Amino acid sequence: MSFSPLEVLLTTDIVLFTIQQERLKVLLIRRGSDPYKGCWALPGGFVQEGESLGECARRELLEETGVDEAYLEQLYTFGDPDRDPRGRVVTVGYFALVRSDELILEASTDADAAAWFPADELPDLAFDHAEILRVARERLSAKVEYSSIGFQFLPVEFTLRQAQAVHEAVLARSLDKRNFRASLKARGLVKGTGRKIQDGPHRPAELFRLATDEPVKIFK
Amino acid sequence: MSFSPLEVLLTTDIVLFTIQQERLKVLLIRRGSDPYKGCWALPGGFVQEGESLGECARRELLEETGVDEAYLEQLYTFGDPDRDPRGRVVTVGYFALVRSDELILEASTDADAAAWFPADELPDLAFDHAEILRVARERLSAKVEYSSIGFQFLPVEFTLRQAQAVHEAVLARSLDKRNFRASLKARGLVKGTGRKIQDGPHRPAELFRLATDEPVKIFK
DNA sequence: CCAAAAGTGTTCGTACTACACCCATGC
DNA sequence: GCATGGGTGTAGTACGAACACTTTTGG
Repeated sequence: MSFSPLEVLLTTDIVLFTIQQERLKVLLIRRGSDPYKGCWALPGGFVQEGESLGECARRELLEETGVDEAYLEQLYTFGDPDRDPRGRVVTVGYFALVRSDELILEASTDADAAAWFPADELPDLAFDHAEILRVARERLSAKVEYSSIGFQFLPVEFTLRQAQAVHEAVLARSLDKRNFRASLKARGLVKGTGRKIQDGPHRPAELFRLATDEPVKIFK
Repeated sequence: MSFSPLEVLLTTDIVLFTIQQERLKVLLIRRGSDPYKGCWALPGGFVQEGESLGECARRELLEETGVDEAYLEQLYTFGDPDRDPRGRVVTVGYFALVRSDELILEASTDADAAAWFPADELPDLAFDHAEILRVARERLSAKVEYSSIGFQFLPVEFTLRQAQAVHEAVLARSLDKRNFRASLKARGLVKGTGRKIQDGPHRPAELFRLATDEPVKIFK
C-alpha cells in the first residue's frame, strides 16, 4: 500500500417507514441547501468524529425528524464515484421503523421541511435516494414474511386486526383473517392480555402483545 | 451542514470462500506491514479514485489472490471509530465464492503470503476481521438454504454427489441423499447432460448442470 | 466376489391456501 | 334491527424429514 489512499466523505441516509391510515409511508425531507436544493431526499447526514455508523444514523434521525426510538438496521452501502456532485461521498443506507403512535414527535421538527409520503406515490428524489428506497422496500417486504419485524409498527398492545392491517400495508396485498391469526398462534408469536378495547359500534377486540421480549424474531 | 464533515479512509475487505477436500475454506493473507504486521487478515484494501465499491473489491481480490472470476456480493459495512489504529477507516465487507477448480490461480500470488484455512479452524485475525468473517459465514449458510448460491462452488458440470458435498460443507451437517436429489428435481434446478464420469472402482455418475442461466436463483 | 459410490420411493408430520358463518356491540 | 368489525375450523395441497435396498463398475 504505497499509494496514498483516497479520503472520502461518509454519510448515513435513513429510510424511515411507518404505517398511517393503513398505508405504508416514508419520511422525506426537503433539502434546504445545494446540491438538490428544494428536492425531496432521505434524512441523513455526515458521520462525525468518534461516532459509529449506527450512532450516526440514530443521531440524524433524531435531529432531522425528531424520532427518538426506532428499530434501526443497516441496509446497504452506496458508493458509486459520481453519486454526489460534491465529490466522493459514500453513504451507508439504513432503514428504520416507527410506530404510528410516535408520530406526534414528528411535529418537533420544522414543519414544512419534513413530510410522510405513501410508499407507492413518491416524488423524484435527490442523489441515488430512489435506489436506496427501492432496496429498503425490498428488504422490508422480505423481512416481514420471515420475521416478526412488522410488529415494530405497532404499539405494545394491539388488536389482531391492527396487526393484520400492518402486514397488508407492507406486503401490498390482502391476507385471509383466519389464516393470519392461525399463523400467529402456530408461531406462538402473540399472547392475549385478556383486556379488550372498544372502538366503535361492534364487538370489542381483545388486546394482544408479543409473546417474547426479543424485538425481532426470525422464523424457522 | 455548517460543520466541516469528517473525512474517512475507505477500504473493502473480502471473505473469499471455496471448498477443498469437501471442507469450507477461507482465504487469508499474512500482513506484510503495520499495523498487525505478520497477522493473518482478510484480503482487501483502499478504495481508489473513480472506483465503485464493487470494482474495488474485485480489483483487490485479483491483486491479492489472483482470483479473477468470482461471485461477489456486498455483505455489511463496519465503521466503529476505533476499529483501525491508523485512524478513521471504514470498511465495506464483501463475500466471494470461487470454484475449487479455479484455485490453481491462487499460485499466481506470492506463495507464502496467502493461504486457505478451514472455516472452523481460523487463526487470530487483524482488526475486526473475525467479526466480518462471522457475518459472512452466517450469510452464506442462510443463503445456501434459500437460493442456488451453493452452485457457485462447482464447475459448470458436476455430479450430484459433488453438489451434495458442497452443501454439506457449507451447512456443516450431513444431508440425506434421496431428499437432496428430490429437492433439486422439485425445484427444477439441475438438468442431466446424459454424459457420465468415471472416477473410481464404482458405478459412473451422471454429469449435471444448472437448468437456468441466472447465476443465483432465489427460491419461493 | 468384494468394495465403493450411484441411483431410486414412500410415509409422515407440518405449514400454507381457500373458504363462510355466528357473535357482541352501539346506534 | 341493522351495521360493523370480532372471532372461529376444516379440507386439500405442498414441502421437508426419516428411512434401505439394488445397480454398476474396477480391481
